[in-house]
Amino acid sequence: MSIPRAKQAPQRTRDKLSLLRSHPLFRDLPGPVIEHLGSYMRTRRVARGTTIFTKGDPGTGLMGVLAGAVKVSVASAEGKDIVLNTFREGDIFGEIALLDGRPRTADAIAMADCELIVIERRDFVPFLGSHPDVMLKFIEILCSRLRHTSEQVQDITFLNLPTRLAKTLLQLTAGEEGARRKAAITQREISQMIGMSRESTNKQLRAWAKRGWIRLERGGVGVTAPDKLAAIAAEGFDAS
Amino acid sequence: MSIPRAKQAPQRTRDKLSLLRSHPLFRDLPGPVIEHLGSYMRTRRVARGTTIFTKGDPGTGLMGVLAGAVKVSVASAEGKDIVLNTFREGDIFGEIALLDGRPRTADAIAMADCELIVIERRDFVPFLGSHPDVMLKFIEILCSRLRHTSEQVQDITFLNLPTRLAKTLLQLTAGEEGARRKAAITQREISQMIGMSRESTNKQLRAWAKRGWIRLERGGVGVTAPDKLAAIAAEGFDAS
DNA sequence: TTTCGATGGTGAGGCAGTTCACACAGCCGC
DNA sequence: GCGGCTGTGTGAACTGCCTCACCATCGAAA
Repeated sequence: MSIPRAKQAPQRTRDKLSLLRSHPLFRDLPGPVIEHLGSYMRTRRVARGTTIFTKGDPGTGLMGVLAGAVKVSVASAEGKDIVLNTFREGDIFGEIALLDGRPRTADAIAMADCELIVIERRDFVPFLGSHPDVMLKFIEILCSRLRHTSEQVQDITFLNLPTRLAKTLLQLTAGEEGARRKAAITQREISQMIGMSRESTNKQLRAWAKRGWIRLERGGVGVTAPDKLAAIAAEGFDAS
Repeated sequence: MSIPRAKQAPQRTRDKLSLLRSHPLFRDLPGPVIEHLGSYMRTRRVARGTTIFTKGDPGTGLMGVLAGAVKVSVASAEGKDIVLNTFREGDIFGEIALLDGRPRTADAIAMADCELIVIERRDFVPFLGSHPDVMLKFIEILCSRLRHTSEQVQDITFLNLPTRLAKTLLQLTAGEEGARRKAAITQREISQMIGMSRESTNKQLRAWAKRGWIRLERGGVGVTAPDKLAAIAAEGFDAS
């Protein structure tokens, strides 16, 4: 009854060029330009748990997720971790170091077996210089990242554990309906996303599982009563 | 013995065009372009405590600080506030809503009497479209904002009150030396910058004042032993 | 098959920081 | 010079969450 996890390489549901053509960053570009860009890209397969880049690395390039999921996190001196962002199929990450050329400020780790695309900074920056329209798209991405991170600051300072947890579970399972509403993620990773201890997170999850609002499996959570969780996320407390 | 606070309008230490000419965003532009931009700018004087814009407002434009200081903060449902960023003379703020055209996500409030410049979005966006070099500068600004906000997330989740407070005091008074190392700010505002209660913040400040590391005045703090605070900020605990 | 690391589950105890309830000082407007 | 507001100071009580110390189970590797 555990969430299945691909052992072999993930299915390549889309190829390099199709990611480019469908991504908002590039989809308005003329075909030849996309093919030119594609010639600069490499693909990279990584297994779950692999570190893709590390805090302090020179930011060598832009990454895209063809398949799988990636978390960007930082570790404290005492070994605690906090997840700053997560990315899934079709997303792009690592833009910050790409754009400003400074070292990476966080680690990127594969949450599942992944297939990634990589464009090197030395290839991409000249391209960017001659494509102001793509610069504008990057500006939009950066703005949305900033709004997301600010919201994280607010959540951490204003909301308590149940509220943050409910919100995160809903986000993780958004897009799915009914019984299919589940996420493949460990409880430790959930706790790092909400910035709480694993133990506290587990206790809250169990409490909800007992009420039948969620289902717990090894390596996964299924949301069965999204309305209940939404109420907690909105009210700011557990009105049970 | 309190920190002086200008009652009359602040001295205009620099004018509109000099801000443009000295700001990294614009200083590489040719003179005529700067003057053209200047013709679109308005100036606005606001008294300490004035709300410059509010969360939810349509983001009408870009703001610059000619004199004074501005905080950008958000309030929770329960009336708590958290400061996301502060800006002083020579800084630019409000870029996010300017660039993506979406509503403001936070409030901006004058921490002192201020003189601001304002460029309307409708004037600025067309300018931006024809100046890719300025777009690149904005990208750099956005990246540094993102690095700053991520650091705030880390500070809130990893550091305790004394550490965050020491760090913030040093930042607030950076650039000054010796007896001049002081900041005009209320303790409530400090507590909102570090995301702790006013009372807890006050108690820690008093403890340091008793040891002679800082001086407390009405509406201000002076740092007399920056090395001690730096040690706490680095070690993560109060090794006294 | 055995072993071992990763994941999940659980309770007792502790503590950092909050909340609340004040008191008191300066400063401002009138 | 008189209220009232803002800023500061302080202790007592409370509490949400963490830490620690376990144990159980699963899956994969040896």
